[in-house]
Amino acid sequence: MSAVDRREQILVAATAVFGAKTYVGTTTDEVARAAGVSQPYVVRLFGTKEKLYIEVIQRAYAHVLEAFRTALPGPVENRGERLGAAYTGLLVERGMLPLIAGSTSMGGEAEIGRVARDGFSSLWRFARDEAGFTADEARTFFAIGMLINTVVGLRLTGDYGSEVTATEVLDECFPDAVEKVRALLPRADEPW
Amino acid sequence: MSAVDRREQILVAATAVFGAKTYVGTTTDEVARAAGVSQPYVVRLFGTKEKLYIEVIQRAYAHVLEAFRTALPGPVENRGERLGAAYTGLLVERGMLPLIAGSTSMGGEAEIGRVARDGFSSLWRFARDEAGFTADEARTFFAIGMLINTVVGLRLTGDYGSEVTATEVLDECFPDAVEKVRALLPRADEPW
DNA sequence: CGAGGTTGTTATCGAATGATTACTAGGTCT
DNA sequence: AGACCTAGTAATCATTCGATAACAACCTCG
Repeated sequence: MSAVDRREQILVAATAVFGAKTYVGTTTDEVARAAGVSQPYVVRLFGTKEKLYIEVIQRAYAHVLEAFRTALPGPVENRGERLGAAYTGLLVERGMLPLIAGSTSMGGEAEIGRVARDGFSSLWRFARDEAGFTADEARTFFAIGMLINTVVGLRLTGDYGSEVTATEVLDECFPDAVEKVRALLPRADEPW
Repeated sequence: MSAVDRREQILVAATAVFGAKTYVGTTTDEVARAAGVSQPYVVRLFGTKEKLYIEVIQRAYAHVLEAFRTALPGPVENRGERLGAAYTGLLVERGMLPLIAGSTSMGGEAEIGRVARDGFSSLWRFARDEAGFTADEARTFFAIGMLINTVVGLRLTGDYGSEVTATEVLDECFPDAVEKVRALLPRADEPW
């Protein structure tokens, strides 16, 4: 397989694993195994685990931006709904949302933090400059997005139906897409 | 010093360090050093690093709940503002907010995930059952809170004034408390 | 005093894990 | 054919780090 294809394949696998187990909780060996390749090879292709993670979150933020740009055209009235649906639509790529959620608590790491801030900033700039949100509208839009990230990060989906809070929160966050979301998210107890 | 005092002292130190460097990024040795004690001693007092972290986040969520309960009495009109101010007021305890932010991406860990979900759930139950929020109001309230967590987790405060997005987001999240927040939050490049 | 409990330390172990090295198989170009 | 590049692996190293063991100082109580 060509190196570029292999890189993409590893990035996809790494998104799933990093998304499920966070940066520190993930070993390069798990990523390698998920990609069907040897551990030294992922290290050689990406240099270090940190560089791999950086590429993974850069790619993730780029995908979010792309999904937003695709969903933007249309009436202004339901602009927010369209972009929101685009965001949850990213759940089809395994690990994408948990990964982004996890990246928002990495501000303390020098390199990774900078990349995560850049990624978030690119989304905010899109909302303000391209989508035409006011600062207040952007705040509300991103606030809901971050609540969704929290729901995903906490794996509240596993308690849906059996625990009152989780059920309420999920119903509030995904008024008509709860089942879709639940199907796509990793459960708390999901083994990797 | 008595063991209970020492425990509390270590919990305070651990809150700061875990908050600044996340769970995986923190070593028990750093916690010990921050508390002015030897590394094996913190391990012996708490059993494992995981148990230490669990106590730290349980304590953190308990403090949030306590702050909310204290701020609750008063007119219903500005209930949200009071609780919001109580939340940002927790910044005086170093690491508190970044710690909570970080805990929301630990749902994938078996034990820790359960504790984090319980903590979040206790806050949501407070909002619904004690503060009398509707589900919609609770969603909005928590959404803003999670955006604040994100801002804190990403360490956007360090870019305030020099980067457009960070400036806008912070102004939106803390309309009249930006300076207070900036003074209390760890910068991205803060060494530990 | 001396036994025992509490608070703490130094030294060290063992496992996990990111990274490196050295090697191999297969294709390609001259 | 044979030199060379690309894709890949097995084996291994070196470090980090959580945990453990063994020991020391101090207090207290009979």
